[in-house]
Amino acid sequence: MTDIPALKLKNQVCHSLYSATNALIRAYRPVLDQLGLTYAQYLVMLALWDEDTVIIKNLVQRTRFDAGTLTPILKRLESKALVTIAKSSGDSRQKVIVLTPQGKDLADRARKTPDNITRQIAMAPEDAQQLKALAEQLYSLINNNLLENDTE
Amino acid sequence: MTDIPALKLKNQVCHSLYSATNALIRAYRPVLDQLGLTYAQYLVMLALWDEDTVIIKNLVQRTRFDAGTLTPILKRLESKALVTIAKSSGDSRQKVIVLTPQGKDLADRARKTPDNITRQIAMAPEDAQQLKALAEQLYSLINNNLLENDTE
DNA sequence: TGTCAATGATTTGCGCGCAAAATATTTTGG
DNA sequence: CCAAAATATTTTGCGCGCAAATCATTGACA
Repeated sequence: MTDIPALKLKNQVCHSLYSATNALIRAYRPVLDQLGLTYAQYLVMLALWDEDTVIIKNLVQRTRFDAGTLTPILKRLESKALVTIAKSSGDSRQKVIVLTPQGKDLADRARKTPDNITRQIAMAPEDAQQLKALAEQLYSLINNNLLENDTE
Repeated sequence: MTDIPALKLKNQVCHSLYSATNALIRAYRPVLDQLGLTYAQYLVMLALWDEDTVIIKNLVQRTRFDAGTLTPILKRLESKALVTIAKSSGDSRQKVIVLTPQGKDLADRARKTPDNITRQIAMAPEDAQQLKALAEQLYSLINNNLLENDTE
C-alpha cells in the first residue's frame, strides 16, 4: 500500500525492541509467579537486594521507574510483607524503604531465576551481552539528547 | 547486601532492555502527539499502511500484539475515523479492518516520523541495525523455545 | 445432520507507565 | 523570619499488555 520504506513496520527498530521486551516479560511471568512477584516488582526487589534502607528517589534512579509507578508497586510489596515503608526521621518528605526478613529471604528463592531464564532462552552469552550494551547505549543517548533539547 | 552477582540489577539484560524500550516510547510520545496517536496505535497504523483490508488475526501476527490488546486499540482508531471495522461477509466470526481516507492521509503526515526520531537519538545506524537484529533474535528464541516446551 | 471441537474476536480484571496536577515539607533569598 | 521556589512523594486519568473466561460462528466427523 504505502511504499515509503521508512514507514514499513519491518524496518522499525522500535517494533523489534518492543516485541522482544514484551516477549521477555512474558517469559519471566511463570517463573516469577512462583515467587509471587510481577516483573516490575521483581526489578524493584533486585534493586533492594543490592541495597535497601533507601528513599524512593534512590529507587527511582536505580530502577529507572517513574515515581508515580513506583508508589503503588511499593505498596503492593508492603502488602506482601516484603518491605516496610516509613517516613524519614530527618527529612519527612522522604520515605525509607526497608526489606523485611521475608523480603531478604526471598533472595534465596530468587537466586536461580536469572540462570533459569537464560537456559530457557539459550541466547549466546556474547549476543546477550551485546544486546545489553546496545540497549544501555540507546537509553543513554535518549536521556542525554532529550536533556540537551530541554535546556537549550 | 545480597552478593549474588546473578541477582545484581546492573547485570540484568532484561533491565537494560526494559528501560531502553520505555525510554524510546517516551521519545516517540511528543512526535506522535502531533499525529494524535499513541505508540501502540502508531504501530498498528504502520501495519495497516503496509497492508489494510485485513482481519484482526492478521494484525495480531504482524504487530505481535495480543488480540485482547488489539480490540480496544482498533476501537480507538475507529473513533478517530482512521479505520472502519466491519464483519466479514464470508466468515462472520472475522472482522475486516480498512483504512479510511483520513487513515491513508495520515501516512503522509507520518512520513517524517522515523527520520525525526532517528535524528533526535543519533545512534550510529550500524548500532541501530545490530540492536534490531539482536532484538529479533531474542524474540524468535523466546517464541521457538517456549513453543517446544509446550508441545513436549 | 447433530454434536462437539476449533476458531476469531471480545470482555474482564489487574498491574503497570507516565504526564500532569496535587500535597506536604524543606530550602532559599531577601 | 517569611514568602517563594525547590524537592519528595502521591494522586488522577488514560491507555496499554495479557491471562483467562466468554461468546459467536464455523468446521469436522460419526
